[in-house]
Amino acid sequence: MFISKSCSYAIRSVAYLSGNPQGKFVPIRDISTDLDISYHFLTKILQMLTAANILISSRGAGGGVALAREAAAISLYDLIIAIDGDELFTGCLLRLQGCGTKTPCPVHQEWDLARGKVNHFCCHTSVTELQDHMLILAGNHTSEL
Amino acid sequence: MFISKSCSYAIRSVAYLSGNPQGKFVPIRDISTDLDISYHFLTKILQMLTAANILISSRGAGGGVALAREAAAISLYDLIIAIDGDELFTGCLLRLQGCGTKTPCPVHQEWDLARGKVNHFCCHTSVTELQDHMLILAGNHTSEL
DNA sequence: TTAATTTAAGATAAAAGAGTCTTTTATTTG
DNA sequence: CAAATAAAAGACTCTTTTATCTTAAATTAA
Repeated sequence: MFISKSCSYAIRSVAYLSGNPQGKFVPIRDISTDLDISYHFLTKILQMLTAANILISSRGAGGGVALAREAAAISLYDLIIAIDGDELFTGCLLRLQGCGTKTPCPVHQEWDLARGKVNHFCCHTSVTELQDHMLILAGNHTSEL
Repeated sequence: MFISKSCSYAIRSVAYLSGNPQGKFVPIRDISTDLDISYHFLTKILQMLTAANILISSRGAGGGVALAREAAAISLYDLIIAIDGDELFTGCLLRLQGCGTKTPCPVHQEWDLARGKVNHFCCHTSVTELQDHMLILAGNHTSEL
């Protein structure tokens, strides 16, 4: 799998939030209910996004989470980095521990080239492209790939 | 992580085998010792490669595993499919269960384009490119990316 | 045929990821 | 201030992946 399940939840949540007026706090409970994601688990994931300054949060009545900036300025790359870290974009394809810039693995250079395409895609795909309505529905269906 | 740890072990093992005369059986014990991978765990992984007709195996004295065909005819793609399955090459980027050809997710089409580069790379990188000596060493070093 | 070798297969355990539950802290409203 | 609301934080459980250990089956050699 390319991204973790947690990361998938984060992406869907942010897409969901982009359907609301910017700056308006939405309770995590609402998101978890509508997207059918465990509330407490989602809370932890969204905390990571808050720590990464992708969301802002507010406690107490009328509180919740909201996008820290406009949806168009939040990329898939930002979300993946915040939840899964940068291994996907910088790590060795073959998971060789000794592989690095000093002692690259046999496919290090060429892999970087191929991965560049993925990298570019993730950087240039913003939350705006992730139509929230579709993402909400998609989570409840069974696979039919 | 792009590939699983098991898959990494499989790739390193096949690269190791490519350094031996083709058709010569090498005991899994030797591979596990030289690559510093748990013997019993590696046995199971290599069984998957045998089941996928990438390796052939022989029990008893003088037995072991060997490449089922020349190294140049075994691609990274073959190995990843055999161990991790095809999710990496066909699954939804966002891990949306409803995403498929019928009801694609918002980024389905474009992701397929970006992934195509990775796909091409994996298909056109054979075990020959994975210099075994380097792979052996790489497993014992600590990360310095 | 007996012993040694080596893959195959099964059970079990440890680690990591995913998910649940409870308590605490902060904020708003009445 | 008191009560309700909602994020933050911690402990705990379940599942999957990774790893270990034991036994069985097959092959070779003496």
